[in-house]
Amino acid sequence: MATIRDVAKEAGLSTGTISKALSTPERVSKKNLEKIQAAIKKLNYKPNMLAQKFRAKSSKTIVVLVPDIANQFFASVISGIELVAQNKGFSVLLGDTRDSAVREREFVRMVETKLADGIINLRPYKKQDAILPRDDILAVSASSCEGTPSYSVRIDNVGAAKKAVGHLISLGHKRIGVISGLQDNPHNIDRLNGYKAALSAANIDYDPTLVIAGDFNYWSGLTAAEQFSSMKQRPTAIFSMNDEMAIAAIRGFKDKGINMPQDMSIIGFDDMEVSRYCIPTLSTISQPAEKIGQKSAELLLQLIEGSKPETEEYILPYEFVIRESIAPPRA
Amino acid sequence: MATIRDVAKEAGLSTGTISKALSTPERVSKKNLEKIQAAIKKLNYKPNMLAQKFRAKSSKTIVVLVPDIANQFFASVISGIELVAQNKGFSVLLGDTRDSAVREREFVRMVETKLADGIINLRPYKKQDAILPRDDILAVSASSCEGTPSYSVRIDNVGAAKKAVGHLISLGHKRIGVISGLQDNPHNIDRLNGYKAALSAANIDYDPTLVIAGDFNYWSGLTAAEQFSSMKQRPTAIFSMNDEMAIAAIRGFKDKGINMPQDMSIIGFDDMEVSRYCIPTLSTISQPAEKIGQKSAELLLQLIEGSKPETEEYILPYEFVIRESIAPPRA
DNA sequence: AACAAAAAATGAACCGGTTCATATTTATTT
DNA sequence: AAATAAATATGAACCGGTTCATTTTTTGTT
Repeated sequence: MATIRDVAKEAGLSTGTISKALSTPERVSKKNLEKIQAAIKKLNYKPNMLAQKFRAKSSKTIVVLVPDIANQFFASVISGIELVAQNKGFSVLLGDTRDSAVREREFVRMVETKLADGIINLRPYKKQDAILPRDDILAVSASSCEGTPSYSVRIDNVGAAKKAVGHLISLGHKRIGVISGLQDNPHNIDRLNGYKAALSAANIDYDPTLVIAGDFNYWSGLTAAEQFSSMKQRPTAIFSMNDEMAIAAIRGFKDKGINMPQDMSIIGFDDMEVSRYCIPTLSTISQPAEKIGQKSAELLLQLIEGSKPETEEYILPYEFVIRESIAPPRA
Repeated sequence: MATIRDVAKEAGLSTGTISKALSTPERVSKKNLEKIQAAIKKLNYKPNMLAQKFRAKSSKTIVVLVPDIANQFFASVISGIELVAQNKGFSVLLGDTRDSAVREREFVRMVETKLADGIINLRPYKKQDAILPRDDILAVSASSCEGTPSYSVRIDNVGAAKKAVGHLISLGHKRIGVISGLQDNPHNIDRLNGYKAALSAANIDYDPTLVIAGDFNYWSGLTAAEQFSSMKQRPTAIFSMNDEMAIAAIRGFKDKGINMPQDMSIIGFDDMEVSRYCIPTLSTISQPAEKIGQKSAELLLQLIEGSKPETEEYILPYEFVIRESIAPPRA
């Protein structure tokens, strides 16, 4: 494999000139530039980026910690991150942590050992087992929750949930069920707080039996729907903490002969692509996933460049999308 | 940031000894080992892996090219790859190519410039725009199709399709519809060949009007179901080239009041998780996704280590999973 | 205690880029 | 044509590890 010294010899010039020709060609004489290009071509020279990065003491790489890559929402966030990173000449290393702290630590190690310059964490922050933030590691938390103690980018989960549930209340619903995510998931907590806030604003008492815990996956939404169906006094509307469970619930209610939206209104969260196609089409909270990714990347790159962003917390606008799945309750 | 020389000075030893203490501690005297560990701790020394990799002239990294990371099947394959790579001390760089040749080329460039040692390509090979294989780049094709001209790991797509369709025929079906993937997708072609083979084995003529082209996404399965429903002589069974479209089709047929499996049998491909939960549960071809990933990684690492695997093509066993979605046609 | 053999430690050289103080060439001015 | 200024080119030193031929220390043997 040809090195820069081989090119220098071939072109009859010094290594310094070759280096400059590659980084700032306008500062090399035309005549020599041609010689250099010819030599590069002849030797099929490709600069060794390991050497470059080593010298520069910067890997120009950021790690994105993802709890689960097979997830539409995360994929969109990542897409936004990559867009910005690419523009600034950074590579993106996807760390599929599969919710394992061990794997997470391994990726953090990459920053410690210079293999990466910083981290974007898509896993919501939990106090108990947080490996980040650490003051020796540049990191940004994307799609985080209230009270995340580091640079973070997110939507107002509490407000979004409150808005969605508030809308159901304004339609006349009084008994509103919740399909929540995993017990200790922080998003869950924020969204549940929003739900409670909407109830109390309307002077409706909070009834914990109307909250059924799921796990953000399809199957749990189906079970939840069955449980709601068999209640003696079943709710007239459901707020599901993600679209996947909401869509499963639609299926579950249909199987029980419950008509939507006449007998049951449903609202999801995330605005997955399918939500536009299911029957009835699903009302939901749309998160600006790609924007969240972009903003996170911008923040992290700013940190890497050494400047201090003005704000620690960036809260992006969400959108409440009303589709066919909601209606006033039957009189 | 402390370097190995700082540690050497602190411990009163030479850099060579420190280096050895880190790689082969059993070859360093106990007394010095303790001194070294103390020094490392005191200085909070972390070896610079960029320097290590540069010296070793190997990044110990493999790139996995994925057309779309938000896809269950790919996620499982990747999971298998990571398992093997981790064991051998390799990192995995996920290249989400989003089906763009430009982005693909960029990742290939990482191998050219030593940022990665090899590539696993999850994108099925097409002659027209293939960037791989290239004889200067170590690469393995995972989940490939017949005739992929490089090291490859896959199932027998033709055989699997033939088996599934053959089973439908053995149940008595004669008019069997197909929901295919994108026109020029190579998996598509293999699976369609299997379909044709099953027909001809039973002396049933191939009727191209029974093949409706989808794009592997939910929406296209729904449309296909509508088209099949409105045929004057509609098929009694459907072979869908992935589960996502099959599940959409189930939904589509239900909306048209067609009962499954009595009036319509459906078989999918991939065995997604949801396929166990939809109603009726979906019969499908189960691919050993994780195993495909493992085998691909083993192959690539073998290539990187410099040895030549015996076989170029590894064909792994699939499984035909029979669930509720199929039955004999009505008499 | 003397010597040989084995084990451990040394430190300069190396990997392939980039940098920068210095030298050389080219262009401009008088 | 000479003097000065500007533009280019040079090449040794450097980044932080690892390697290995050589030296030093320890261990074992007689």
